[in-house]
Amino acid sequence: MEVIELESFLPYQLVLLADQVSHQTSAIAREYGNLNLSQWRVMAAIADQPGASAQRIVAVTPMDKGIVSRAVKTLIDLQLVVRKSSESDGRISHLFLSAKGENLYAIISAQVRAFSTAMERELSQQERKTFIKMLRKLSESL
Amino acid sequence: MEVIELESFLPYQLVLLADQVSHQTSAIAREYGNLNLSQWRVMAAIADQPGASAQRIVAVTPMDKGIVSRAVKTLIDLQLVVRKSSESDGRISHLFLSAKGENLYAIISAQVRAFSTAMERELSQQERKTFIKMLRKLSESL
DNA sequence: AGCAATTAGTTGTAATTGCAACTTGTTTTG
DNA sequence: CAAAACAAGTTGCAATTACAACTAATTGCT
Repeated sequence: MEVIELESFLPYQLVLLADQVSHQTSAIAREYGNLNLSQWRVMAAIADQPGASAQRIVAVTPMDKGIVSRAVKTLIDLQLVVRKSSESDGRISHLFLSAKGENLYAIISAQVRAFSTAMERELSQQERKTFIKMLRKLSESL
Repeated sequence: MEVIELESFLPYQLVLLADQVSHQTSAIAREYGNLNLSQWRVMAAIADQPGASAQRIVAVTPMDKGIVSRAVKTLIDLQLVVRKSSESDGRISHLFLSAKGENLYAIISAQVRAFSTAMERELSQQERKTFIKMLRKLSESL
């Protein structure tokens, strides 16, 4: 029988590394903001694209709309995020970080960035670019 | 404020791609074997390392021992896996695929391999090697 | 304009996960 | 050798996720 060798199987190694990244990120979000990973991801997406709708977040993120909906609700309750109804489309709200949200974002994102930097230290600048490019290529083919 | 640009943030893109891979794999395992992803991962690990203990699977896999324990139990109930007690260490069992398990493994792994091949088609042979090497480098630094 | 199809977002709920406590067996060590 | 420390595996339970059903708003079509 043809057995898949996990040690050299690209999708598997990819998932292993990503799992570690998620765990680390989750631990940071929990420690510094008492947020779960979904909540942190929503904050990160809003910071990256202020005014984004929930749907927009779903589109750029590995979360479905149920998860995003609940995460947004919690973040609003925590006063980390504010929601502004769209004037042109009654279904949509635009999401923004509050001042409090920006403060927390700054703290957590600094930790995440530090972690990322430490991880990427093994790669040269050129390799980093190549790696990202490959990730994109692989993503496209799905 | 220094905002993380997700589009070019390596850990984020990595997690996005890995999430897609996991979803696809999960769908295959569900469709062809009615297995969840953990159960499939355990089967894949046993196929790769026949006779492995649960602890060994935990070590090479992104699952904790509780998840592995339950997945093994289910796989044994389904008669896809057999457990043989270690003679030298009463805490350990060695895990093997049954004939039935090997049959199912062949079916699912063929689909997984096809998926992997399709995804990796975007990369040259050289790039694939480079990519795996980079994954390893990044993993090590954690 | 009016009705069907689509889209955004919410909510219910079953499945799954993550964590820690626990049991049993093994190793260490004083 | 006995007790403590450690390791493998199981189990309980709360948190989280996945998926689908649902509501409300918008768009497209005739």
